[in-house]
Amino acid sequence: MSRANDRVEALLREYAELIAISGQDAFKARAYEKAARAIGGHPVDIAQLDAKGLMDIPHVGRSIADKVLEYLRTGRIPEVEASREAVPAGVRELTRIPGLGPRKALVLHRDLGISSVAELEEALRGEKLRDLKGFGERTEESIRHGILLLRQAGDRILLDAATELAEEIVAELSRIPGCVRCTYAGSLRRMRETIGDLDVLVAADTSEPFMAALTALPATAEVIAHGAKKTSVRTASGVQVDLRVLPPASWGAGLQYFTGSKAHNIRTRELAARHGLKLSEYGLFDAETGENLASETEEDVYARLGLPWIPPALREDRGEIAAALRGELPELVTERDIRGDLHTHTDLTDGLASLEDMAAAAAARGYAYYAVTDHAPDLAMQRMTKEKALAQRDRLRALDRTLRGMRLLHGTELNIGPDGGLDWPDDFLAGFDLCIASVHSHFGQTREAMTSRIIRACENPYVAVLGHPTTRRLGIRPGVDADFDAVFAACARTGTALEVNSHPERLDLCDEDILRAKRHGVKFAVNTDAHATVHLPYLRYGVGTAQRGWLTKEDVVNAWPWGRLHRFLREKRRR
DNA sequence: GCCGTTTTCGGCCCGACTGTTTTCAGTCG
Repeated sequence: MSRANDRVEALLREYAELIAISGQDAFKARAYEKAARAIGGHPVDIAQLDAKGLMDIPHVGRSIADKVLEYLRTGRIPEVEASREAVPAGVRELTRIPGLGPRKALVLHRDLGISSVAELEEALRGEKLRDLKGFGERTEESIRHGILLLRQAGDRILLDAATELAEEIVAELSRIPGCVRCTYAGSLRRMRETIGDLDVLVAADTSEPFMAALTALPATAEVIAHGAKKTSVRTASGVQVDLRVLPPASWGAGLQYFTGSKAHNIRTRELAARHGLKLSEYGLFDAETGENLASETEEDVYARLGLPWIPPALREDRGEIAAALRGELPELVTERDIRGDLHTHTDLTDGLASLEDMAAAAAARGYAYYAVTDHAPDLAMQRMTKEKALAQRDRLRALDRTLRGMRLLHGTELNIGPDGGLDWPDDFLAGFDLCIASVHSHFGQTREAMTSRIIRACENPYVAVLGHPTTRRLGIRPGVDADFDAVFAACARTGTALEVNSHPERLDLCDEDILRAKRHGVKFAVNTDAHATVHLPYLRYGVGTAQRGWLTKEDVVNAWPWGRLHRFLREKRRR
C-alpha cells in the first residue's frame, strides 16, 4: 500500500473540505488542511510514530494526533465518517469545479437540493441559479465553463498515483510462486502524463493464482471480468486494472504489444507485414509457415524487424520507427544523468522542510549540485524580504562548506508580473547563483500581453530558467494562452533554459511542447519544484516527460557537470 | 484546530480578482 502519510493526508484533506462545505469555522478547515499537507510532506513514516512524535509535526496538535492514532489502529477516523454522512459525496464533488468553492456548494445544496454535478447542470439549464443570493448570470456562465474544464480532466489519474498503484500490484503478484516475470505496460510504461487504466503483465505457466490474487487485492472494489487470460478489476478510487498472464516464451511480444501505443503498434505490424511476417501479442511469426521467429524479449522482436529496441517513451508514432531504421534514435536522458535539482523550496517560504533537511535529502540522492529557490516578495503571501533572502544565503554558504561532494546554489523563484517585471532590481538579482522566473497569477491576459510579458522576463540577464512555462495544472486549469513559438525562440536567443517541471500535477512543459521547443534550439532544466523532501523523487516523472520529448543529456543543463552549467549561467548574464 | 505566549485566548500567509453588491463575499494562489 501507499505510505500511511499519504492516506492520512487524503483523509484530513477530505475532512477539511467537509468542514468547509458544512459551513463550520473556516479556520478549523484551514488547520486540517495545513496538518494534511505537513503530514503528506513529512519524511518519517507516521506509522512509526507515537503521539509525541506526531505532535512534533508542525500543525499537528493533540486532536489531530489522536485522530491519526485512531486511523493507524483501526483504519478509520470516526469523525470523518460522521461528516461524510452529513454531506452527500456529490456536494463535495461540486467543489472540484474550478471557480466553485465550499460556500457556493453549500448554498446550492441547501437552497436547491443539488448534490451532484449532473443535478447542477440540470439547474443551470433551467437558469435556476441566478436567483440565489450571491449568484448571477455571470456566475452561471463561470460554473458552466468550470464544468467543461472538469470534464476535460476526465477519469484519468495522475502519474504518481498510477505509478504507486502499479508498483504495489506488481510487488504483490511477483511474490506468487510460479511468477517468472511481472511488470506494468501501457501508457504508464510510456510515461504519459495521465493514465486511463493500468495494464499489468505476468509471465507464468498457469494464470489462475494471479487472476485470483488480483481480485482479492485490498485495493480491488469490483471485478469487471475474470478469465484465464485476462482479468479486469476496478479499484476503490475508480481505476481499472487489466491483468494479462502470458506464457514465458511470449513475454517480449506481449510486453511490446501491451505497451503500445496503438499507433506505434500499427506501424510495427505494417513493417512486419512488409517483411512477410505477422506480429501479435504472442510473437513475431512467419506469415506463411506460422513459425515463431521472435517472442521472448522485446529486443528480439524489434531486432527481427530490423530495428533497435525503442524506448517506451518514444512509442507514440512520432517518427520513432523511421528514426530507428536510420539508426538515429536519440540517446534519451535518464534519471541517473541528472546531476542536480535547480528548483526547490524550503520552509522559509511555502516549503515544508528546512534548508538543512532539503540539502541532506538532495545529497542522499547523490547530486553534484542543488539549488534552493524560495519565492520572492511579489508572491505577497510568502512574505519574503531582501533581508530574509540574504540571511538564507549566509546559512546556505555556511552549510555548503560542511558538505562533501555536493555544491549548494542560492537561487530564487521570481514572479513574472503582469507586465513582465520581476520582484527585485537587477543589482540584487546579481547576488543569486541562479534565478528562475515563473508566472503565478493574471492567467487571463490576452495572448499578446502574455507573450510579451514572458519574453520580457526571459530577456532579463539574470533569469536562467523559465519555470513551469505554461503554468497548467492537470485537471485543474489549462495553460495560459501565449505564442509559445515566440517564447521558445526568445529563450533560444537569450540563453534561457525552459523548465520541465516534474510535479505530477504540472509536467510543464509537456512532451509536445518540448518537441516544439527543441526545434528552436533551446536548452532545458528538469526540476522537481519540491516543497518537501519526499517530493525530490518526482524527478522520475519529469525525466519521463523529457524522454517523451526526445531529450538527450546534451539538451538538459542539469545533466551537465557543474563547470559547464556554470558557464551556461555566466554566458546568459554576459549577453 | 493549532499556535504562541503578551501562559489562556486571539489570531490564523496576504492580496487580487470577480461578481454581486452599493460595501462585501467567495475563490484563488
